[in-house]
Amino acid sequence: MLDIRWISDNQESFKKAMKNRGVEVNVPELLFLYEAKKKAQANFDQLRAHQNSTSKEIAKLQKEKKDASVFLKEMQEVAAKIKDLQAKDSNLEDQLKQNLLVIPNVPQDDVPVAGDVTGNKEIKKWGEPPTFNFKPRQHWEIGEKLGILDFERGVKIAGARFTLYRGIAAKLERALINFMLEEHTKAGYEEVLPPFLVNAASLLGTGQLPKFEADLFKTTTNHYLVPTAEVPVTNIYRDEILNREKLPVKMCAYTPCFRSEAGSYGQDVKGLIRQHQFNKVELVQLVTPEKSIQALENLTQDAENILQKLNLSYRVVVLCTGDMGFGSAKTYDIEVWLPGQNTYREISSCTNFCDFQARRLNLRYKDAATKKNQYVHTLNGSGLAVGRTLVAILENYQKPDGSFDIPKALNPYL
RNA sequence: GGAGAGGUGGCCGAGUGGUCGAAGGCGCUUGACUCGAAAUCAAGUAUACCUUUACGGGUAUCGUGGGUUCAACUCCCACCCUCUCCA
Repeated sequence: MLDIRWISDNQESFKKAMKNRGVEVNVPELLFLYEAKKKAQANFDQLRAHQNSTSKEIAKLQKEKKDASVFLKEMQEVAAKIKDLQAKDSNLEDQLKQNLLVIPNVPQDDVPVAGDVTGNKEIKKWGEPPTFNFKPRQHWEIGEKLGILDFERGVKIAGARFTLYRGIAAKLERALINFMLEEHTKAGYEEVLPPFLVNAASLLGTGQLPKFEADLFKTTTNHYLVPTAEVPVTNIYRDEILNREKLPVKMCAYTPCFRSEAGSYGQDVKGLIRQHQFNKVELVQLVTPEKSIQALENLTQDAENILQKLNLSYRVVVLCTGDMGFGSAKTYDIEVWLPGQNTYREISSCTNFCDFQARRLNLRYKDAATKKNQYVHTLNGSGLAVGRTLVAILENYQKPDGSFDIPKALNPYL
């Protein structure tokens, strides 16, 4: 959520940011709401002040056994009026908040301005894509042939976009999770294991709600299945004020992720790339504002480290204004090379949200110097999407006979 | 699922209709004392919004949302959460 005062004071920057994102915002209406809200609150405050002081007067008179009926009568009317004013004020406040909650974050200045994916910029390449003296297969061919990815029975059990892992695939998935968590713990992240169901407040805090409810699975108890560990982990300190010494907070978590994938019909229908349920290890950082730019570089590096240890080649792209996520101020996607598909595919998305989520989360820290409470900056990134890592291993480490090698780094975990 | 108890400031804990943003204690900050520290003494110590050049002023916040009342931490209703006992 953006600060309405910032919007009001920086209207041109705001309009430009929204235009760059390709988002329509009715700025005059927004500002009108803000002014109306301020005015309504001022009216309410003023009358309430009158009521408070007169009420004290009444108390005093009654204590002295004096007649207060004139005041009482007036106050009855005032009370009714106050009720109206209060309703009007809170109504406007609600409206304003509803509006603000669906406005995306302002991109950082160094984010390339463009309308769609084609505007994303590659900024780094690591490793050499492996060469094969045969036509490399897609991961599902490998997995099916070896009997370790059972797509048909996954569909039977649960439906489309669910897959049954068997044998070495199941073990490999588990080993990858452990490997990733160990690496991140070594890098200074605290390992946490959060609930896999969350409430609406948590999803509002990280920005999935109210705008993207259609992407989520909801239970009959009004819980939601986590679409990413970002949600429960970033919400750990919601509504809290952290000591500055506590920052930066660095946490990593494994969770399964559940996504309805509404609107993705026809995309990646084969294989593990796009599933309703997949495993992911997530990195989350809470930092002071002046540190967040550097923190994004570090966090991305921590995610890259996993690919490097697995010797999987990849590239890093910075997402342009038209392709970045709702709450993002800047996002790096890490894309791993998939020989079977002969292309790079996203395996991690690392984002600096600045104070966008923190404002929704009401997550602040006490600045020792100024003694003021300030919003922290939040960041997160996949480290990594486990299913897609398995895909990358199958495709990059495949052999002519249809089998595949296991990366050395995983030996201690198998 | 049933019965009961409870949710108050950074923490503990008083407060059952008015002067309570909230006693008292702890913690923390500053000052005094001290060579220094401890102890002691004194003062200060929530957040947000509006307003003011500033000093300051106003409003809201005692789990959440409603209701009663001139006035609610206090009374009523619903919900959430915690604890105890039962199934």
